[in-house]
Amino acid sequence: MDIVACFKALSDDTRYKIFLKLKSKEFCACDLLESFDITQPTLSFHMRKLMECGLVVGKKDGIWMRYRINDAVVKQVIEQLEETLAPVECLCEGKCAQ
Amino acid sequence: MDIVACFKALSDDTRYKIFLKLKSKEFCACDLLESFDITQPTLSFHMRKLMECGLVVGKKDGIWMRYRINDAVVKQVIEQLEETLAPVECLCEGKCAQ
DNA sequence: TTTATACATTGACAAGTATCTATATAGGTG
DNA sequence: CACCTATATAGATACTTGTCAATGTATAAA
Repeated sequence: MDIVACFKALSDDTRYKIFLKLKSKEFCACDLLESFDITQPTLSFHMRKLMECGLVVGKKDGIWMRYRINDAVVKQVIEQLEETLAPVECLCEGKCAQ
Repeated sequence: MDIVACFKALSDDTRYKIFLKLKSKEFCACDLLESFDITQPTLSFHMRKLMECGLVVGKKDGIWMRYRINDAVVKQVIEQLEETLAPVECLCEGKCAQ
């Protein structure tokens, strides 16, 4: 997983909005195209960026492409971000493994 | 918090490495400069990007600038990413509020 | 097989970005 | 004060990116 590629994919307004729209739902390209004020080639360009880094997966279904968020990759990004946080002080008073 | 600006800040290799180096430790610009093969103005440019979005804060200390990760903003980014995940099926067998 | 629809690719171009050198600023020291 | 050190800013430039119009490809329908 190339985390910088993931950040790059999410670092464009339009692309992040597309990503948000895919939140817990599948959409085909034509659905997405209606939601955003861009041309079809531009949408295609954005979907490629989102897929190349793995954050979104596309499944061909007849003439349609069904896109959805790839939870596994999102989770990996989250985990790596969590590692940058300062260690949380343990409040268990010595009962835990920490 | 402008999450797209955060992603943009982390979407450059050098900048993400700087961010990782700041993980749970404070560094001044001159320390960072020694760790990366870039000129001082370039470092200054990157630190500005990291600060503008809030992911990193810089505190002036005499002639030095001490940089550290801003956990609060990282947490906000993590939270927003978590919201894009499909809802997790509850395993508590009806005992919880879900 | 022709036609229509959904999507991808290409080529062009304006705008944005990362990098450098040169220079400015600001804080400490003698 | 003059000088040194750490950092920021300005200007220039090569590279990358987002966008579009035009075109190609693949699937379904008539």
